[in-house]
Amino acid sequence: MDQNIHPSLFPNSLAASSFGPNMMKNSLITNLNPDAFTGFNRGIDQFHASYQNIYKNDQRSLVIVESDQMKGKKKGEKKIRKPRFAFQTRTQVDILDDGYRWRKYGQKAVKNNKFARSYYKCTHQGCNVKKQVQRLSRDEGIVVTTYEGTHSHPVEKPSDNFEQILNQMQIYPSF
DNA sequence: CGTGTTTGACCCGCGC
DNA sequence: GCGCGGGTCAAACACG
Repeated sequence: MDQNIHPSLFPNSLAASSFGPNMMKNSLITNLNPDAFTGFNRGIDQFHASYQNIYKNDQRSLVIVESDQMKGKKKGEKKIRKPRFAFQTRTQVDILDDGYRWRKYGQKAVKNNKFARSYYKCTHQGCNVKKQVQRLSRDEGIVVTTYEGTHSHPVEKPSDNFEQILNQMQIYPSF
């Protein structure tokens, strides 16, 4: 995975409703694989210039965007894999507060990785947003948080202030 | 008692 | 078909 930074391609509104405001606040927005975006990038040109201004110097984390792939069926019906976004964050804590409440529903060992991956679902009734949290084996300082789906409801926790989030994070001078 | 986690079993798609 | 890897279920468990 090469880490070219493409700060321009990101469906801002979708991201905000997926991640929650806190995650948006603390992330450099990049796209590791722009080509994987096809079939998805319809509204991407809506990207906020303001976000670039805010985050272009932020070295704390970045975002991977996965392609949305058609996935198999359930009894003849087709169900589509929603696009997924991943935050890659340098931090020592595994659970980053993104303002939503999550219930852990699984944990799996990841091959070539000594750390397990955890699976979470949004606990809000009827909301099907999921996320995975995984620490890189290659670089233990990095936690990857992958979001899938869009919240159908407002944030349940009032968003933390910036200081509070900074306190949770171990900031490294160089990235 | 309500809420969230742990953990092995299970499912499913895919490559061989 | 079989095994593997990723993803999910759910019963048991932990804890306020």
